Amino acid sequence: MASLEDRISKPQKGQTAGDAEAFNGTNSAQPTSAAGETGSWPDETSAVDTNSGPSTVEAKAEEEMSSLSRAQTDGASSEQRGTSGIYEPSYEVDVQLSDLQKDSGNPLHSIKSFEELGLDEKILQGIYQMRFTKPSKIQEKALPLLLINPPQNMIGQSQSGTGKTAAFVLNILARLDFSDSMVNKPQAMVLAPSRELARQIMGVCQVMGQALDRLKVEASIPVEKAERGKQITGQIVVGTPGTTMDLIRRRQLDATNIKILVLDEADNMLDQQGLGDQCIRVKHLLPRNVQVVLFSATFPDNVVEYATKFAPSSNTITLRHEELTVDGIKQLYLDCPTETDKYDSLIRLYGLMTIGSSIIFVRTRKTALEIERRMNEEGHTVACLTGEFDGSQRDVIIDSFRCGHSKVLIATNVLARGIDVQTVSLVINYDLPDDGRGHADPQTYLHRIGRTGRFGRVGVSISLITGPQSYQMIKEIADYFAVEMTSLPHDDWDKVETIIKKVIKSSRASADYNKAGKSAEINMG
DNA sequence: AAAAAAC
Repeated sequence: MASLEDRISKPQKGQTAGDAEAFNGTNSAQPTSAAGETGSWPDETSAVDTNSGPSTVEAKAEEEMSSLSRAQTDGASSEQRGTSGIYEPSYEVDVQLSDLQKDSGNPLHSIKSFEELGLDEKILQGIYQMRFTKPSKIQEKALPLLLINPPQNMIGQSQSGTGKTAAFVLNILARLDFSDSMVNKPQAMVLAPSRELARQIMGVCQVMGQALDRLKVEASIPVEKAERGKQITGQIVVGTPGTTMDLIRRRQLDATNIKILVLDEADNMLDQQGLGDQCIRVKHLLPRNVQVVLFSATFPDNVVEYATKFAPSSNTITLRHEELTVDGIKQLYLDCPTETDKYDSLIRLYGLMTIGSSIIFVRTRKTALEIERRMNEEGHTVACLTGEFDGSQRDVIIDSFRCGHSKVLIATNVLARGIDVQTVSLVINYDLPDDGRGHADPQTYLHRIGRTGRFGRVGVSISLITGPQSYQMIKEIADYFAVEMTSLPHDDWDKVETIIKKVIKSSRASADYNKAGKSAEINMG
């Protein structure tokens, strides 16, 4: 925890405005590889071999590459870089007002600057501290609706890395009461699906609220026995549902003054077996008129109705699912003949590339441990994070990964959502996320690959598949998001190198005009 | 299957 406080107190320069979801100040830029920047990649024209009788795999790859390039070009013309520094594709959000809001006669307006919101000067300072200059699209639409009085519920959807966290944190900060009688009372509650995400959100609250000298942000996540029993007095409580519920029941957390409840990754919170029940129970322990705010990048059809019940009469901001994928993340897959070839391919991929940081997602804790052991035995330094470790271990592992001390992390879905480590330039799906019934889980896939390519940085995701079922799954995902997937051959590593190189090169165009531009970190080893 | 639980 000491290192957590330490980092929060020393935000560093050079953050993009989009760092809203960042655990700020943790991610010092890694040294940019000279090789990468000076074009160590072989020249595109010579690298792409088109006249040596391409195999069907090659032909397919070529075909996919060219459509990928087209998409890239088309995208570039419509993309815009606002002064916010957030790299946002042009997309349309659909804003649906509650009847409540429509009846109020307030015209829907979207703000063009944070200054228009009439926020306290100290909160504006927090915004500047985050290096925001201009609101992102979700912030521009959501903030005026969040800040309306009397408060109204909201269901908000936006792509990963577009500043959802900052939006709900601003609303919280704007509504806190620091008067003597209220200063020690919890007033806002944020719930997240993992310990790691809760800690990250805490960090954002601290950075954005650092000019508010009476602000206290507290965690409600499992702590060691010796630490238990303490009364919660922070105005903002950020935690996971189980512990939060316990704290309320034990009267260590006085919920009677809570006026805002935020569920981050709300679809996951409400959908998941067990989690959903906990969230409902927590909500029932809060005052009736609490402002309920649900945010996520995904709201699959089956949870929309549920979400609407949880946050009745909400103003909603939604996206079509074709608009959910981030152009900056290049999506590749590698078809392996057998399950055991997946491991060999993984090692080959790491032999091929040196990377900033990367996350390898697997299906089970057991696989995570196995791959960690094997890779470490073979001299690759990797770490592993799953829910089976205790809290303090998990804190050490994630903090080490955040600061770049460890660069390769093997994880289960515990880290699929929300985690923002900006140096992550590669995500590997060692196993594709599934729905437990043999089908793909497109939402989890999207959240996983969203751990890279944040804020316009270069990001690559590679999914390892084997057999017809996983081929079907990758197809389901591609169809769901209407996105191109580039196939990599399993038996021609020169070709793999060529394709990855070309993909990164096409990404670099967008990276070049990203102000931060520090993440073109994928180079051939 | 994983996650979330100081029960």
